Amino acid sequence: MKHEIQKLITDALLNLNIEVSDIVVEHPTDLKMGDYSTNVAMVIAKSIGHPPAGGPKELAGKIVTEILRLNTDKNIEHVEVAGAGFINFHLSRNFFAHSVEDILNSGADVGKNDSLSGQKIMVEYTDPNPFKPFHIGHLMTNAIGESIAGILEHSGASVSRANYQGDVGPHVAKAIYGLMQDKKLQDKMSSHANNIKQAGNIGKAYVEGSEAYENENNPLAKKEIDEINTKIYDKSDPKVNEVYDWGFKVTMEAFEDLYKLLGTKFEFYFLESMVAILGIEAVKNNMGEVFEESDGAVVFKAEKYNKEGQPKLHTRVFLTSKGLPTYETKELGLTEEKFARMPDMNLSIVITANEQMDYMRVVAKALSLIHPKYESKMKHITHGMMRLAAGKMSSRKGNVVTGESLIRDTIALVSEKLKERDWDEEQKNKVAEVVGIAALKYSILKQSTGGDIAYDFEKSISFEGDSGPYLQYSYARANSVIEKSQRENILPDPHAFGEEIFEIEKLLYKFPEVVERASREYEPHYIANYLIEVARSYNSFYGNTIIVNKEDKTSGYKIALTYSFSFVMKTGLHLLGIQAPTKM
RNA sequence: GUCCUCGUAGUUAAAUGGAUAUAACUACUCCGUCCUAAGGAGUAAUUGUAGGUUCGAUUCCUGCCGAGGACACCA
Repeated sequence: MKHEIQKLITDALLNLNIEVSDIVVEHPTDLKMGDYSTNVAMVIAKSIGHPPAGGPKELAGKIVTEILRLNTDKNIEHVEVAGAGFINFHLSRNFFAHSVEDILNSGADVGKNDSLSGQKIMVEYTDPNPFKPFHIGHLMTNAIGESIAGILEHSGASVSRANYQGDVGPHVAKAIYGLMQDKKLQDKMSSHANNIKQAGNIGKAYVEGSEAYENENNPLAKKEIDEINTKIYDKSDPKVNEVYDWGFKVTMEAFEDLYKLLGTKFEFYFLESMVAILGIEAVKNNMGEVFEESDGAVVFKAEKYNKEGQPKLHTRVFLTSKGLPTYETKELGLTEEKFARMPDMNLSIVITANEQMDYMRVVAKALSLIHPKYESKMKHITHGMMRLAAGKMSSRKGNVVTGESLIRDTIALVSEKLKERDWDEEQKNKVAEVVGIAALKYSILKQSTGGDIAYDFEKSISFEGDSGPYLQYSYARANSVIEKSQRENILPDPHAFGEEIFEIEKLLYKFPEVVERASREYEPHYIANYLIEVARSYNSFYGNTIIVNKEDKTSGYKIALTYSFSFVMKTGLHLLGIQAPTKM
């Protein structure tokens, strides 16, 4: 439709002997102003000079007259001049009925676009480290990554989900040191307690190990941890190997349990130990060209490549004076490995917290010097930190709030709300999980990815207004309307419309554009904001209309609208990585 | 100190350079209801600061103030 309007404007301008290269057609801010709008009159009024052409408003009037003369499109009902010189287009009853019919026909495919068809994209996200807790940051990265992956798929891309994890290094040594202080370790290792609980203990051991390492009164601990660290690399100590193998398995399996709950399935798992060697090779092969020695270490002096108007780069160490690879070098190796695994990849996306922005820029610069063809194929997306508003959560258990505990506590609160339902336990548990995850994910995805998120535990589970459960609730409600229509035997009918055009219709047809924009900008919050608007509109429609009503000739159309809404909501929620239960 | 990311109602957030800056939470008023009240209909309140570019700036540019982050052998 946008295209047709653009053409109509171009033709009208041509008849008036005005040439404009780029005509902007957009949706007005307010639905009352119409469905499409253009600012051409304001743009060209300046370039052709005010007198004798008159002001933008006068010019807009002339253009509208010409448009009306040319228009044969039945979808355009009304065209008018408004405000400072905007030209607003109102679409017809017919157009909206058609769009409802289209949505009914597309079902779960609603909102798809082909802007990325044929593209192979790898998205790396979550990245929790074995032996360390799954913290809130991982939860954020996971929610954002999963959503972006889904949105890109809905735009036609073939997406691979990847996870990158630090399986070696000082953090592992600290955890193993902490574990080895535990006299009951042997029993724990042979027990079959659930992974998440075991992983929790390993996380605590890591914290203890870190504290011991920092503790100046305990110099022995530091020495011992450093020794364990080398033993992890050379696998010389059977005891360390045993604890390592056990801890690695337990924490990785616990992560899998969480991914299952969160709805993520990774195709690629990259481990630091695997990619480190590749990174070291890349550094050694580019000595003199890209890297140089400095104070015994190997560094990349990125400031040499600073350009006016671009973010400033700085020097970073790639190999320590002991010859060990730093994180930068591993990142280098990781990217090489990704392209080796998928040689025809068009884009490699990495999602991390924004504290890694500056150094990722340096690494990206080094990479694009080594492989110029990678330069346009790497994309780093960053997100802010999650700040917990109230301290209530942490006091509950007397320890740090991890991503895992946040998930569990949220689900527990949803369970409270579901207590009164006369469902069986299994159904209650399933719905509590899905709703709890929705509350968390939505509060992460409703805002643009750049900034920090203030997570208010109490608010997120109040489920009112701007929340994930509100969206799910609207869906469940529509579902129950559909069930009633089936009981009463009224079929959805996109042709049985009356005169009134409902607000919900003016929103539903925009879904594909929203998906396309979210995909282009890698911003899930456009979907979240759109869904809230649609849900609010449907709830208002629901509140003010009796949808299933045998007395009403247009009931079939209202039911068709309900189906359309439910398709859009279900698919939209899916793009946020949120499931839509039919009852709640 | 240098650089990066930010700064919008009391709070949390929206707004491809456009129209009267939009929602939610909170507070207050109303709707016991039918298809799920985890709902609906209302009322009140906002662009850190000083300039600049523009027909038009929350958006772009510069200075200042404020928050967080990164800056050499951690990840």
